[in-house]
Amino acid sequence: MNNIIGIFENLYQRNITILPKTFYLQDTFNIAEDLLGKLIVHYEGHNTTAGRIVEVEIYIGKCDKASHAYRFGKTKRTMVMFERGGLAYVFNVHKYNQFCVVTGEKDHPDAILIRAIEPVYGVEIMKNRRKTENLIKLGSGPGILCQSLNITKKLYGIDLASPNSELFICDDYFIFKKDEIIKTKRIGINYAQEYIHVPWRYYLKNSPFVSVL
DNA sequence: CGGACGATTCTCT
DNA sequence: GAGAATCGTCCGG
Repeated sequence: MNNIIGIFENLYQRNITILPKTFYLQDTFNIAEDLLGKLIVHYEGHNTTAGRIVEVEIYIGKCDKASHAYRFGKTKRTMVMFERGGLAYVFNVHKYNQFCVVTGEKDHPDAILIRAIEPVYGVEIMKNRRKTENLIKLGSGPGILCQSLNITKKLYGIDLASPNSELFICDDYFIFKKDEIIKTKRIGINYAQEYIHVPWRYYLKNSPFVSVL
């Protein structure tokens, strides 16, 4: 194997399957459930890091008053959400980066925010980046996980389904039961009126790595 | 070009 | 659990 996926598979010593482009064109709520337990990999040679997704939030472009696509329309920042699913939306809030997976067909600007990961690979590198030994503090928050995985705006628009992308999402056959998915209201969107209380935050029950309990 | 503010985090209490 | 830090975006002049 000569591509980045193959190189990572050797490093990781476990079989993986990259999520294909078609995965990101399904219904956004289904994608959100299926992203839980999957692995985000940032390939950077000796600084490669990876984490398991344990918490996500859904943002529906057409109607959702919390969604950047709904609030601002197509701007330089939000543009990528209007492309086809499978691309990375990296943006800034306060001084921190956050990372979303774009879903749906072109001009269907849904996105799924990755809110928490469990550190899985390159943990020492993550500790150095975050300047802490505490594993919980390597993944429990959308800005925090971007620091750990070194996700910056250089990765804006990158194709998460390409076997040669330095940022991709894959399946490593992590097993959990559907009834371990908890659905609650989203965090930090108190301006979103009737969408404040919709249960569009999904996380894995009993995971110590989620951002807020 | 300036003002307002946020898909947050950290550091106290 | 409250308050400050702090800066990129967006929008109105």
